[in-house]
Amino acid sequence: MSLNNNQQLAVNHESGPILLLAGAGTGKTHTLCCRVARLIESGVPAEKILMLTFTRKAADEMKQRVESINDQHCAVLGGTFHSIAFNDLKYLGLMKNLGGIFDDSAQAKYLRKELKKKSFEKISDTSPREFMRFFSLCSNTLEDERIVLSQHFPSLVVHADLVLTLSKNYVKHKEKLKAFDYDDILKIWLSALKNKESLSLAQQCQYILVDEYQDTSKLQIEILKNLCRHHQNIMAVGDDCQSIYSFRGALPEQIAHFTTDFPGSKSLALEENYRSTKQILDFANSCMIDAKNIIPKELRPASDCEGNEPDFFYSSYYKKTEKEICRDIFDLRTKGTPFEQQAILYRSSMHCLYLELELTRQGIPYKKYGGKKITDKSHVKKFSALLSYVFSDEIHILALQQCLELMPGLGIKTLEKILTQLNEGLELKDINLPLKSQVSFEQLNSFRKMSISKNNLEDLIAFACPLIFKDSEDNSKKIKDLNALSEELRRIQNWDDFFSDIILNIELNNDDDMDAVVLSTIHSAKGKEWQSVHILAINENAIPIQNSNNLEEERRLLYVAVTRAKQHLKLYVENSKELKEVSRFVKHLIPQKNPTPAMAFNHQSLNHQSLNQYVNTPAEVQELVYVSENTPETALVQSDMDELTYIPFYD
DNA sequence: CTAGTCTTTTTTTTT
DNA sequence: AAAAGACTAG
Repeated sequence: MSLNNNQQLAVNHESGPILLLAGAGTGKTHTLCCRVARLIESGVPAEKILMLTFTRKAADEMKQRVESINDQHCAVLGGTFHSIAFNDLKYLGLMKNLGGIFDDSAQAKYLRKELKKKSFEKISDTSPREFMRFFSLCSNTLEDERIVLSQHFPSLVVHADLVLTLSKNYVKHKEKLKAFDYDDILKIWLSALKNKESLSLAQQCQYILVDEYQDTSKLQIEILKNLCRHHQNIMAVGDDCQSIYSFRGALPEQIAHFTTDFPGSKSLALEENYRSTKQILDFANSCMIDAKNIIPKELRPASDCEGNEPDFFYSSYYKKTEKEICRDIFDLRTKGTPFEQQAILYRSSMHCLYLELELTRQGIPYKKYGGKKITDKSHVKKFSALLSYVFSDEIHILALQQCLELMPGLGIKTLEKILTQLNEGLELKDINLPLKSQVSFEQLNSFRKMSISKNNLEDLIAFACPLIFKDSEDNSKKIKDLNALSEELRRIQNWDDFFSDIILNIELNNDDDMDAVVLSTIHSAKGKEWQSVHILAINENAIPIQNSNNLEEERRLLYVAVTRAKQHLKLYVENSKELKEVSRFVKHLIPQKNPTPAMAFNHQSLNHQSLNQYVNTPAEVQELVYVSENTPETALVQSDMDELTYIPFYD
């Protein structure tokens, strides 16, 4: 692939800070990778180049592309801020005696418990997640807690003192356990970088490249400043129109501050789009017509790249979208677009729930990105805790806690007693466990210091299953997760590395070579592209999401989704009880068509005529989901040519 | 006090 | 749909 003028200038850039303003599909990753290649060619050792990005997927892709351009295995350092931070901190010896990582669910659990205390009564109506957002914003914006509170949580200002006490307690609690949350990893790294003694990476790296700069928070920018303070060789690439992480303290305006954050910086803009057809770009541009807080810009096609107008589909009844998508996917494939070149994007993971069922039913393979990860599932967490206790050299207190919780005969009360004893400094072996749990615990202990082998892991799973799954449901799917996890550990053969992978969100089930449709949240789709893109739920209360207090960001989210498509773009408007209105962002852009009032008919009036009102092509229709307003009961209605059958619906 | 059963709540997005 | 919470038998 050849480079255009500005791309070439960016690639040839020698030293000093430079900002690359690159719209969607303008070849920014390609430019980054070419610059790395050129630096290596000119004699810069690969390990002196650091590529930072925001999401794990983007990091993987970047590394892969750099390797393919440089043709050899190259040792360029690359990864997410968190993974680089964690590894550097490990190298600096600052992650010794780690009690564990306080992830989302651990935070929520702690806060829920804390909020039940009498002293926090007045703020106990606010959900733990709200406080988690607050803590994270404080860390990422490096602002004073009171300022963040008044700016982002005005309703809590009345109880500011309580909120700050809660925050202090949380910090103390983490300190006691020697546990860190994700933000702590970055905060600790920042202070390590500021501390002149420990400069491992800052000293090693001569060139720093940051992708998706619009998503970096104040905290991360401070880290960057410290990383490159000896040489100022930083190249940042970003697009304010694609800033979609304000909940983590990233603002679209931030990209404009690059020049002041890094004095003497140059800046370049990439404007030609090499990805999408003219029609898709026109559509993307018109989505952004009313956008605020961004540098005005227009995407223009690099060459005459014509295609079809973006297609709209209005669901006329529940579950019709799912059928339509499956049909489209098969259709596109017969016309030459493989599954893996087709993506289905959505605002929140919940929007693809029924679609997953339908894809499975119709035998369409799919890969899912974003949303809940395998390591977030509770049974996987429990099993990881057991793995940690068995295979880690150090005992992580959080993991030990979870293991004890699993022991039969150990309930809340006894557990609490044991935990206070542990906190007082008592050794585990000096604490009396109830007889019932002793047997299981000794069994667990017998696994310790064993080698990581297939047999041992299988035995451990057999031991763990009855502890993790108490009910007699079918747990085969969940057991598969456990197998996948232990398979990964066996592959890595080292608990520490495996642990890093877990906390930094590994992908399991690496069937990458399979030709499968991609299901992804819009957030996780950033930086990617597909021949064909389907976007679900172009509705009010979906995009923009319900009660959104940042409509501009919701608009940018749609923009990100739309600009993923190369050739074919189809948008699906839902028509259900929750989602009726067309999204405000496209209302003025779409061919006006009367939305059909779905689910308005009732049981009594159910006949062919009434159905025909709601169905575009009756002959095609095999199934309908029928919701009566009088009888709030969901049912499956089968429509053969002459007969309607009413079947209770259990989905 | 634990461990089952039944009921209520909960979902934006990521590391 | 899945996880947390309330309730109760033993």
